[in-house]
Amino acid sequence: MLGTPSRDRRAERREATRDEILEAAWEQVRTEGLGALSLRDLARRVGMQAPSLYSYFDSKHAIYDAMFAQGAQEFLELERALPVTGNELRDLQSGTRLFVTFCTADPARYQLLFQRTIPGFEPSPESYAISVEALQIVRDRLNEAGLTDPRDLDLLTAIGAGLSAQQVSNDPGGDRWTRLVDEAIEMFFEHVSERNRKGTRK
Amino acid sequence: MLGTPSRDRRAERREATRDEILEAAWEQVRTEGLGALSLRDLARRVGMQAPSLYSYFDSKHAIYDAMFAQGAQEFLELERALPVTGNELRDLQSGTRLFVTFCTADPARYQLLFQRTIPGFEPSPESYAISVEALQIVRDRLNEAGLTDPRDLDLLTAIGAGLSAQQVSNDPGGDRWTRLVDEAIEMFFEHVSERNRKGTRK
DNA sequence: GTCTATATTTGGATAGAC
DNA sequence: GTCTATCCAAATATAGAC
Repeated sequence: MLGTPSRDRRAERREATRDEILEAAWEQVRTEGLGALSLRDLARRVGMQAPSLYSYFDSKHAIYDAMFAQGAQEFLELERALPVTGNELRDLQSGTRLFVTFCTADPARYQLLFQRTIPGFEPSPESYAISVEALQIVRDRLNEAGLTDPRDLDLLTAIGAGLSAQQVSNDPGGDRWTRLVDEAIEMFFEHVSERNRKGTRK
Repeated sequence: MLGTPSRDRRAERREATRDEILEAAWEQVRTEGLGALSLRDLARRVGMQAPSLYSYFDSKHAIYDAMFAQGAQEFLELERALPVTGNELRDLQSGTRLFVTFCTADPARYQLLFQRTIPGFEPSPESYAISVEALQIVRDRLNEAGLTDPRDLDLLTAIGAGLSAQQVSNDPGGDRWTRLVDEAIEMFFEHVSERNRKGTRK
């Protein structure tokens, strides 16, 4: 009898083409805007006719979903690779810098992952789980710094989200808000430290 | 000779119809999403055929622009009406609460005014000027509190934007982030106060 | 797996009668 | 100012040949 091949060359090629399509989709949304993804243009970019895309994705939303998963995966891996020094303030700063840099480096990706802007689209549970896992890393890091109140995490993410949002919307390509990361996190850190020292919370 | 009427009833009616169209447009974007505004549907909502809208607006973008102006005007008037107590911290808190409440009360409006999400649309200079004027009020208020560094304004707006963004994206209709406004502003206020007391800035 | 052809819907916008 | 009729372009998606 014939054995099962250890590599499925067909599946590999299929996966490669999927990636190629997704890469072209990223190019398109970066230049035209996230909401301006069109299957015609996308197909042309990869040298196909539009219907051929349906061999790889069930729908346009499925493409958005795969992009969401890719973006979340990128962020998750960046989070995992972030070196930790043990200096709690410095680590919070570098973590937030990572987040803000990630957001501002690709506004379309930021929009897809962190804003709800495409009518009718929401990520599949599997794709969403990746971003949840990335947030869990931040939560763990915060816990290790002694900040276990869920509200601290919410405040921290709000700071990161706000700096990113302002940077992307009002000074794209600049550093008017990104340069405030270290100060903002110092502000946050001293605030929660002081509160924990007093042992009270309003 | 006939005198010029003191009221132009035709112009008044026209303005009323314009407002009616805009109100229907707001309804549509609130339910379908900001990017899902369609002239056909919009016309049907006001009992017209689509081409008739062109008697009132030159294009779809012109409708978005008028909506932008309306939203900015609403916010400007809310800012102007905000009572000021003289207690700097309390005033900053109520101002930020105003902003976050405004944003979360109508996510589509928030998206139109404060995010860049519609491909190809940007507000006209006249419409944009209204939002600039609103920001100027915040700047003045900050200056009166002794915070004259432009970076302080940027940090403050980032906090407001971040709380709003997180609230809208991750807990729509809830208060998981809006309830953090007072604490966040206290954090901000103590941070800048402390810095000014020391008289240094990194 | 990719194509052509096409269905179907929808979009914004214009022309011209009334 | 509003309508009908229409244009033109684009959209997603499907059917079926090769």
